[in-house]
Amino acid sequence: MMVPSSANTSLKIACSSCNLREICLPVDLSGNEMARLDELSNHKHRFAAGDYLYRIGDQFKSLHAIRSGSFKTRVLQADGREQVTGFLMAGEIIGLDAISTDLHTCEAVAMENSEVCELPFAKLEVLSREIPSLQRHLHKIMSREIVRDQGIMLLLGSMRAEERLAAFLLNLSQRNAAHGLSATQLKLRMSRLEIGSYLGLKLETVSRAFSHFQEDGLLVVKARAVELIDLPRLRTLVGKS
Amino acid sequence: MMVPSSANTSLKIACSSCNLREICLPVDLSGNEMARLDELSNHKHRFAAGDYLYRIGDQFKSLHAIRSGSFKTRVLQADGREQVTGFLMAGEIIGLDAISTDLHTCEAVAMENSEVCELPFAKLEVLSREIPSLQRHLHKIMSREIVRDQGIMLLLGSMRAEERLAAFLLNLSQRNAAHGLSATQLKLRMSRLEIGSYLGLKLETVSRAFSHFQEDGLLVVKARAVELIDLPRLRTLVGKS
DNA sequence: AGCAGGTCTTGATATATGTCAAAATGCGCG
DNA sequence: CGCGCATTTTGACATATATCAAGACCTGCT
Repeated sequence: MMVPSSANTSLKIACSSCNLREICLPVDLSGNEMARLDELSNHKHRFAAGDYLYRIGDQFKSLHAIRSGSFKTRVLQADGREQVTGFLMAGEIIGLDAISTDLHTCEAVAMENSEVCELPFAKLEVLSREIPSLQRHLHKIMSREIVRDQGIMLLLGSMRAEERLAAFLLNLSQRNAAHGLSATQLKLRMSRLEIGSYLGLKLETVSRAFSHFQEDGLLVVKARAVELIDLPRLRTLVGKS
Repeated sequence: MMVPSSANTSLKIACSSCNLREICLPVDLSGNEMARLDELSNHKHRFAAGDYLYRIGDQFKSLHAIRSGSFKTRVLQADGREQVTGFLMAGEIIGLDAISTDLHTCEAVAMENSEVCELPFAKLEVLSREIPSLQRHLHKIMSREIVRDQGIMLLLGSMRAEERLAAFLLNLSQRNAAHGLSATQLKLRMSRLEIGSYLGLKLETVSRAFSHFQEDGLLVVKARAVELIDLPRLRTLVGKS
């Protein structure tokens, strides 16, 4: 794994006292089990915007829980084309793809200054054998990722450009709200190019869709600051009508 | 779960004597552990073409291993649009999406007469706590599904029609070969409409791509019988150039 | 074997999105 | 604070794929 020098500051930090506990690993544990969980993740790493958390082909050793900031993941084709496969934020677990072959199959790049907790996977497996609720939770995290991916396939395979953007914005809104942030005031961490890659569109198409939404009074957009004005109509747009 | 009457024939069957063992659950087990695994999957169910293995919203209790035949999985949008998310064949595990919420988020339909082994998930979790290599394998199966989904996102998000079809055919070819079948003689189980849904294309586009490939000497197609003539050139088409 | 219904192919045309280009805007850095 | 570069917006045009439509082809059933 590529860990830039700025990331060498590693701090001991306890899951039991983490304010993301309810989002990240919300398992119901006894005091003793919680103490064992604290042994699991003993290191926190820092990343600056543009730093790689891991690259394609890197050896897999640990999952990572995002403590602050955000990352994008992407896969590459031999001819250089890339596809952004996800935008991850605080409380989310990153690196599940690599369990399959012990090698990372996508790469993860910080989109801003970010911190992650390292979760050594071998330890996590031992612990989840001993703590059924942790085992259950690990399974749910992986399954949730599969469900998320299915949703993106639906989006890429059968939605039109504006439907895709609406779905994307509603998803961001919902995740923002889940963190106690505004459901309507969004600060985009990613460029039009990156949004386009994620949604299978060109950046110009993304930009035009934003402009069109604004003309229609669905939102107000100023570069990366977006205010969602009409959530219900955005929802009908994505076919949940 | 919806189990049609024809499926009520359930047979006791042992993993230890199953000829798909190397594909399905290739874990390295002691004799004692193998005996325990045999307790896991005690029932086999039959399905005819068009039967549902499960529907969206069904309660989740078991994963299923496909013993023979094939299934398609699909997700639906409220307005009726559908997206085929996968074509599964013998040895593959189906139902991983439902672990997340204990409800199925996609539906699975048999594409021909098929048999599945039921794997009660609660038992699987107990067993995988006791048998580390089984735990590891379960994790790998789930991660592999995530990797597969990433590949489809890449396909849907950044490949053109003919590249998508080439990638699809090469994937079928490879899986056929993994089962000891021909890598070049393919008998498609799915219609052009279903292929189109999977690849984010209309059936006419799929049909035209087939015709074009045939004109170019890449393959010979006659309805659902496809013979791949030029595998290397098909590979260059999907951008592995 | 022959018919019927579904599936597949092919053609003509429409359209959503991509491409190319230029101007406007925002933002980090000195 | 303002310069300069990257990002975003907008326009004109190109094109890949969708749509609509007709005919051909399988395949299963009587």
